[in-house]
Amino acid sequence: MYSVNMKAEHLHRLVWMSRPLMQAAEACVEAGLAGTGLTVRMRAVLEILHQSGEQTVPEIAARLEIKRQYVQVMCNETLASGFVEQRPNPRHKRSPFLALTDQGRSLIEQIISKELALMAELGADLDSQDIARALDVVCAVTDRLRKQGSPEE
Amino acid sequence: MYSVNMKAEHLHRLVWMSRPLMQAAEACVEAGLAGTGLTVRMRAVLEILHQSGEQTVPEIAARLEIKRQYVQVMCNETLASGFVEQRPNPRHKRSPFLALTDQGRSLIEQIISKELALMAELGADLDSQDIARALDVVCAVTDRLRKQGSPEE
DNA sequence: TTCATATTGACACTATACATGTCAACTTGA
DNA sequence: TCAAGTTGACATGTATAGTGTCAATATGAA
Repeated sequence: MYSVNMKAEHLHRLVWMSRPLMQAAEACVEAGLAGTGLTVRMRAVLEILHQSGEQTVPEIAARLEIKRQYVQVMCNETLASGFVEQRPNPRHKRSPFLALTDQGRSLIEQIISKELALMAELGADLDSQDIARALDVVCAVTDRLRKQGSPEE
Repeated sequence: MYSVNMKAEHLHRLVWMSRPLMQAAEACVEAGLAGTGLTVRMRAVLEILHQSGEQTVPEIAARLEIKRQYVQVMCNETLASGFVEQRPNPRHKRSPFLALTDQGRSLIEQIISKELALMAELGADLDSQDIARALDVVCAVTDRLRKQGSPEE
């Protein structure tokens, strides 16, 4: 019963670390973006297109779990940057695919590898297993909190 | 060289989970606050006063790492709720201490214990050690990202 | 004791990151 | 072919926080 309380307390603190972690991470990402002409949200679009290939705006919105209308704005900005271009979508003529240009692909790859290098540096003295399990724990907790927050059955 | 990349990748994903985790957590906290008349930010004020005792607004701002002017607004709201009251501050006459009222103390204790119960439930099948280490990893990474983001030397 | 400097509370304004609502144009599928 | 759905565009709303400024006051060093 002692360790049960400790466990819940640790979990509670872990959950509440999400905000400071996010803020620190965003500040770093932003710093890393300096000079590229990208904003954090444009980076998010590039990353999704890099991970999952060409997609329509509504598909990107679904993946990011934010509203279509806002993603539309993000994507329009990104299109204007020249790192992304439209391609015909045979399944829907009004909703073209967005795809990375060569420039965009090279940029996002460079950004991500820079970020990974930073991660390698920051995590140098951390245990690989611990990190892998931390990821599992965080994913599990996030999932369950989501179900808790909006029970859809 | 293989595991080094895996490690960085896991860390990268862990860091990027911070936003979904935070959003899920906030939704849950908000749901748990329903009926209390508290908002998430009022809860934050109560929690700090509960953890660290009576403090002035600028002290709370320093602890939350958000701007004094915004914390002032949060605290004014919280004061209006009756869960917090002003007490004379011998060190500074214009800046009274804020302290929990009995009602406020009982409310925040009730809220936190409810949250801890939820954590215990969500973490039931997670390993205690893993959670403790996940917390350590997240704290370490947050610290280092902060130093990275704003190198002050 | 006095006075320059700092702190505090209050208020106004701005910015960001979304949500919401609406609409017309178009597409799809029955 | 036509009703129903999808998409892009735009306008507006809201929550969270940052910034700037000011007057009142407090503090601490001379």
